[in-house]
Amino acid sequence: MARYWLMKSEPFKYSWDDLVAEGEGTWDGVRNHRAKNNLAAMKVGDEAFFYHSREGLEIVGIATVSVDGIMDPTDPEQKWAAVKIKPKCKLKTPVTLKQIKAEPRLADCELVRLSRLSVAEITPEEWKIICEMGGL
DNA sequence: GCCAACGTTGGC
DNA sequence: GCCAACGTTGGC
Repeated sequence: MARYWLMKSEPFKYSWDDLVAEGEGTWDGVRNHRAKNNLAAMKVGDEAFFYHSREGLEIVGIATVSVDGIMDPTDPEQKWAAVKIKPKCKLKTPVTLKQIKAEPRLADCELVRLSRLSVAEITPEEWKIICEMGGL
C-alpha cells in the first residue's frame, strides 16, 4: 500500500513552480540519515506533500513518486538515496505550518516534532486531514 | 538576522 | 565510547 510523505524545499532553490515547469524533478541533496531512510523507503506511486520551507512555510501541492530507489547523482560517493517526483496537483488553498501546529490531530507528525527533517513521513490519517485543510 | 535544535566531528 | 565544540537547518 502506498505511503505518504512530506518533502521540504526552499522555494528560492527549488519551488513547486519549478517542479511543474520541469514536469519531473529529482529529489537529491539530502544529507540526513533519517531523511535518507525515508527516501529509500519510497515507492513508485507514493504521494508526497510539497512543502516550502524558510519562505512561505506552507504545503503547496502534492507530488507522486515516479522513480524510486536511485542514487543521489550529486553524491560522488554514491551512498545517499534519491527519488524522482512528478507534480500531481496543487492544493486549493495552501496549508500553512501555523494551521498544522494549530490542529491537535497533527501535533504528533514528524513535520512538527522534527522540524529540521527535510523528508518526513505522513500517516494516512494525517494525510487525509491535511488534504481536507487544503480544500481537496 | 537571530537562535534553538539537531547532527557531526574530534580530542581525550 | 563519551561529550564538548562546531556547523547547518529552519522557524521566528
